[in-house]
Amino acid sequence: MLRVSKLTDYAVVVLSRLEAEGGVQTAPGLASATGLGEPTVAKVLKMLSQAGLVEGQRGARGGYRLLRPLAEVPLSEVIVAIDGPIALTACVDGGFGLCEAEHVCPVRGRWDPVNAAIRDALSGITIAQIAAPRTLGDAPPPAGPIPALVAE
Amino acid sequence: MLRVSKLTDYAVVVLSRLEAEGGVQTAPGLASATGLGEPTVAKVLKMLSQAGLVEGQRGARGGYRLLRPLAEVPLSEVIVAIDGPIALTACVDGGFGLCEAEHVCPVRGRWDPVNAAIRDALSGITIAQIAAPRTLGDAPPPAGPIPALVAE
DNA sequence: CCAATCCGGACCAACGGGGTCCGGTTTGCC
DNA sequence: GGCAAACCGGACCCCGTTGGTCCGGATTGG
Repeated sequence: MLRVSKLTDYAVVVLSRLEAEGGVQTAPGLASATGLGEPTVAKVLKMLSQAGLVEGQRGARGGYRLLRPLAEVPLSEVIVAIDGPIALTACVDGGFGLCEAEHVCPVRGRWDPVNAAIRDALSGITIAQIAAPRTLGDAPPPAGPIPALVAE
Repeated sequence: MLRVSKLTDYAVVVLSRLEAEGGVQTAPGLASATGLGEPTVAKVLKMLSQAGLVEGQRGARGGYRLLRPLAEVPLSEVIVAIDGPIALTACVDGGFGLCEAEHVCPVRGRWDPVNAAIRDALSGITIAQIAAPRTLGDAPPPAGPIPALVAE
């Protein structure tokens, strides 16, 4: 696999929509605009909020707004926000005393350059590059979930 | 997460051991040498065999042997062999008619450059770089499983 | 004061990975 | 010629994580 979680995919969609529309938008509004489930969108927004990518405004007439233009947000940041730190294996970079047999493990610490390479690759791509350049308001009646299905 | 499966990690360990020792080695032998479960090692070897990375020799005195030196095997190949094709999301590159709402999906086909970037990064690293340069025969009595545990 | 909205957490079902096992086939050795 | 060692291919089951939902509480505008 080596795949990111669906939530990350959703996050990109939501962020894209957030920038396309601009201003403050409510979670239910974004949900119906993207065709995703309302609680799911809320969850994604909450995570993005904690990561400092969006800001939530409470109370009536509240909603979420972008804190940075998507062109300044690297993909790696979104992945970290949703999926947690990027580390291909359980043995993360500086982790000691974690692996039960680290003194035996022949690949001890050897995954570090790999992780770094992935991080670099992901840092060089912004959400703006992934999000559709078109305003995506021209799409047919948005109904049904967005990206599902497995490709085996 | 964005992590590779444990099996992939095991594969690297097994391959490393395979090259360190050289020649033909049995699955049980590799299992006890690496400290991994015997059936698990067998499974990994089978997959690597199908991928053309190792060759299995049947019958008594059989075993597995490397088909290429690890310095010529990119990490991406092992990942593909174990985890399947590298595609961060379900919407793979040329896939059409897979996503239920691909005409609505605003990120349609936009993950392609991301996947390509990951593939590039992974193709530039060989197993030899990950596998320990030391012969790893000098390690203390190899007992217990190798790389487990989560890092949250 | 009320309604809309975010916030934080708990909760539950479904999918996939990890690990095991079994029968069959091939091949070297006694 | 038969036996044992080893690979091959598949089926199988258990556990963890992901994904999705829901609820009570806090906050703010009308």
